[in-house]
Amino acid sequence: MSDSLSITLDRSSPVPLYHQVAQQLELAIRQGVLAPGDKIDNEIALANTLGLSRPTMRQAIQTLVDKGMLVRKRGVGTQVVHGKIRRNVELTSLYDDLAAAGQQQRTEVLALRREHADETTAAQLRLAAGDDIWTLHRLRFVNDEPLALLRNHLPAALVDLTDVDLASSGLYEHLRRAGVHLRVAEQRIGAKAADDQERELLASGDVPLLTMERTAFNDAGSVIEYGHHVYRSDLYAFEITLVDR
Amino acid sequence: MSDSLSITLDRSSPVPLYHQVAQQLELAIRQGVLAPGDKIDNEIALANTLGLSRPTMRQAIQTLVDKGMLVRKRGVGTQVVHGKIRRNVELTSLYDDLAAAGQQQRTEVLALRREHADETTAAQLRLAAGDDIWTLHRLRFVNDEPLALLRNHLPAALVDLTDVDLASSGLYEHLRRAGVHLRVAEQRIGAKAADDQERELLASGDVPLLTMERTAFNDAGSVIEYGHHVYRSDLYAFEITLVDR
DNA sequence: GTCAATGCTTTGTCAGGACATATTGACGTA
DNA sequence: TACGTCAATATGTCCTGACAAAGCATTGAC
Repeated sequence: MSDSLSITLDRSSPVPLYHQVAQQLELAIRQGVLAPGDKIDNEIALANTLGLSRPTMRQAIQTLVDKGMLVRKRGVGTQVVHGKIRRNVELTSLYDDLAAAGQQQRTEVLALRREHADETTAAQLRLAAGDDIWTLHRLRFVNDEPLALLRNHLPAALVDLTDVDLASSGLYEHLRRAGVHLRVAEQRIGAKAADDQERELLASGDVPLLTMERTAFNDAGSVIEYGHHVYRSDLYAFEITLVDR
Repeated sequence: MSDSLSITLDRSSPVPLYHQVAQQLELAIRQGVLAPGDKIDNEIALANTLGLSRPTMRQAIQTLVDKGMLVRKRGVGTQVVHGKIRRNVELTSLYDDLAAAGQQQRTEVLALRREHADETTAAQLRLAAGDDIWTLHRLRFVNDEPLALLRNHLPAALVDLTDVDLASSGLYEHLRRAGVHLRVAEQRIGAKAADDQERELLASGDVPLLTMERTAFNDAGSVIEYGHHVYRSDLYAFEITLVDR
């Protein structure tokens, strides 16, 4: 179970060495070069092989341990435990999920307007009532079936959504490109019966709806986005891999 | 925004120094001694104050950064961003959730038997059909209202549930006490309408049910537990704090 | 008065070393 | 054969030291 691992380092790259190692290790695991159960060489040997110091090698391994892909045991060694780790729910984005699954999909923008926040919305965004916000309603289809109704509010001060084509790319992707970096999100997942509007839009009949409320924060602790989404439960579920540390 | 922090270290304790620091820092934040927005001293100053090296101090801070409570900015400093972080979904356990909320609750064990796994269950537990397993059905009440139906399967080889009082303590708590350590769990959260049995047990009428399927793994990558739970959506929702790294 | 250059502060990355401790297996003894 | 001891192995913790890079504020030139 030793390594036919070929890890290459680029010391002139701005990408930290430990990150280069972690990425290539993760790739090897995901591609099955290293399978669950395989032991990797000990830290010191790996560090020597790659011409790195032990702390740097440890930092690389630690990244994958945190992701739940590797397990270290003192006196024993480090082992692969899970090959496929579903994205750590890195702030679940439906669009990404669907794209990854390769399903045919499209999004219809029902409403995109800049307006003054009412009291409820302002509170959700930690703003004052009357502050400028974006209100965004979208309807998402998979294989031409309506799947989800996505309602979002964002502080207008943070990002400009004018002329943004939200039909062809996800909201989170746009935020990333605009330099808005998410750090923490509080999510609440529940279920409920559809109301009249939802039933009409989602054509869900008597299918229960899965609901997701999310408040997302940036580095500074400001609210970036508040979302209230509903999904047809016969077509969608949240899948999460949790790691206990 | 400087520190009236009083962190005490015990170098004779088996608890690592970085962990002692992290725990006391986290407590200070949770208790509001350090409020969101406050800046903490720089790493070097803190290390000197506590008589630690900078890497040790960094390691302590890093754990709180990973939890989403602190944010570091190069050239600027380290700041508190979130005071209350909902348990990182450390493998959500309903019992803990309810206990924390201080609600009056009780659990009824509907079935607890040791049996041979049928093919479906064996596959879920990554066992062979016919292997010994535990089957556990529980009904949970809050304020005397039925809230959730919990169905679990566990490999009999891993833990003995004979004479375990699952009415008065959570399953996960018992597993921890038995030395079974959880590392990774795959969860799937969805919604559905109640079937006849569920409607009868949960008296849910037409309330949609929130469903949670979970497969939990230990350090070795073996399946510890498979659970299929349903919750009354009018009484329960999953709350999760996600951290993007 | 505006803007660019510069320097200081703080975190980020990396190296190398030392000792502690858990685990395993081999060895020797009862 | 069974059990305890001990050594080898690998990770865990902690230290010192150094330089890089990003942010911010101040300074200086135009």
